[in-house]
Amino acid sequence: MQDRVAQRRALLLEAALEAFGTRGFHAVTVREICAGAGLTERYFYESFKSLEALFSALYLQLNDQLKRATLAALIAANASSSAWDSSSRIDVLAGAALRVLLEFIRDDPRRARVMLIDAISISHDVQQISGQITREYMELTRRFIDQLFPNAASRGVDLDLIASGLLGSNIHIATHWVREGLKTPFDVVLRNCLAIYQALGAYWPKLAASTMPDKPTPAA
Amino acid sequence: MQDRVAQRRALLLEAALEAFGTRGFHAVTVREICAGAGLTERYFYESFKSLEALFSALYLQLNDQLKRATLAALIAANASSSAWDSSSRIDVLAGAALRVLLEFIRDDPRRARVMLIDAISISHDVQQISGQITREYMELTRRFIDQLFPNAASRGVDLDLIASGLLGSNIHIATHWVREGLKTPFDVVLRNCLAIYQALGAYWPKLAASTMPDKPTPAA
DNA sequence: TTAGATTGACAACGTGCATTGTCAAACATG
DNA sequence: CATGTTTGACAATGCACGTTGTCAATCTAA
Repeated sequence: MQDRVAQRRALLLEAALEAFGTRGFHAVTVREICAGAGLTERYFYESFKSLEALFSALYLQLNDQLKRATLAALIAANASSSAWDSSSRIDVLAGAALRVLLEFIRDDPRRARVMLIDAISISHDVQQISGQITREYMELTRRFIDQLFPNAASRGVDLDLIASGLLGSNIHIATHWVREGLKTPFDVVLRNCLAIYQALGAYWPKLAASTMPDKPTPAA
Repeated sequence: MQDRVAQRRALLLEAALEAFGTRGFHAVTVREICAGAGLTERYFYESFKSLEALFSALYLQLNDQLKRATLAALIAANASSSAWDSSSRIDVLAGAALRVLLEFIRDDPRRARVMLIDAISISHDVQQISGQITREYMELTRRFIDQLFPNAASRGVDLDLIASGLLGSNIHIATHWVREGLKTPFDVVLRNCLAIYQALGAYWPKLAASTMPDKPTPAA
């Protein structure tokens, strides 16, 4: 029966989240996954070719969940703010997306280990996937700031780099948050993540329109 | 002779930078390190207890180099700008530190793999070290922005979080830069890294003094 | 009930690696 | 020169894991 196969696959994915999300990819073996899932090794190879394949599947699954939730929140937020000024739209849109991300991590911190730490340091295959997904989020961010400030892409401002930086700030803050055991209150984390977007949003017009330092402060 | 031991240790560290920096920690074996160093396995254990110990030593070495260069650049930059306004001091100090970081990566991109990617995903021991070093850089950044804007730590602004975000933006931009083969010009990368600092610097007074959104834009 | 498929526990095999050991050649030093 | 130390190449051991195979127990369907 195919339902049985799918059910076992789901069990394996759950065990994978537990194992990879707590001990990290490289500390996990096939036997451990099977023990955690309450299955024997045979059923591992029934659904996955290797540990890497299992990790990839888990990673893609988590990412799909996050992406769906983010896009849903974004269109909902966008519907309720389409006529406001830029500053408010940053608050609403970036706030909505950041809230989804932080809730996703807070609700199950094992996801952070899988998505934010391990995914970028495993084999070439997984890094390809991770790179592709990162590029998707960068594209989302890039489009986001591009739409808010259409005149931004000038005078040495590189939207990809800014988007990469914003993404990195979110990732690092979230990772650090989890590492510290989520002891910082959720709203404080969200507020400060958002503050970076707000700061760039406020600074953007000045940045794009007027002086950008052409000699980037040679050191010493 | 102890010089001989130290020399072999240096050879091993160099081979480690090549191996870890190009293929990543988990794809590397003791034998490969020894082959790369032109030594036999015996001399590996003469200087290091395990691959992890070698990695830790390499990581600490690289970090020491970067830290020294950064501090030197900072005091040099600080000496030449002690009386200017806040905005210019951001440009000079953050610009100097960022320049050092980006040069360090550009001059040898293998360092990025070791310091920015692998160091956070290996065993617990290495993660302890990595966490400690991250905390040091966060403290540096935190002191940096704290000194520039003493009134900032108010109204829900968490300097640790902002520092973490800035650090994350640098790390992510640098990592992405290396992944893309350093094809983006150095000055463009530097300018845009710096822009995030400048944006926060410009936004800070407003942020700390006046309205910070107390309800963080509930989504949907 | 009975034949065929499915399951579960676990043994078996092969592999790749860390780690230690062997031994002869090269070397330094009295 | 002679002796003890250092070096280099590589074999030997042991372990942990991935992967496949065995076999009896259980379940399913006529």
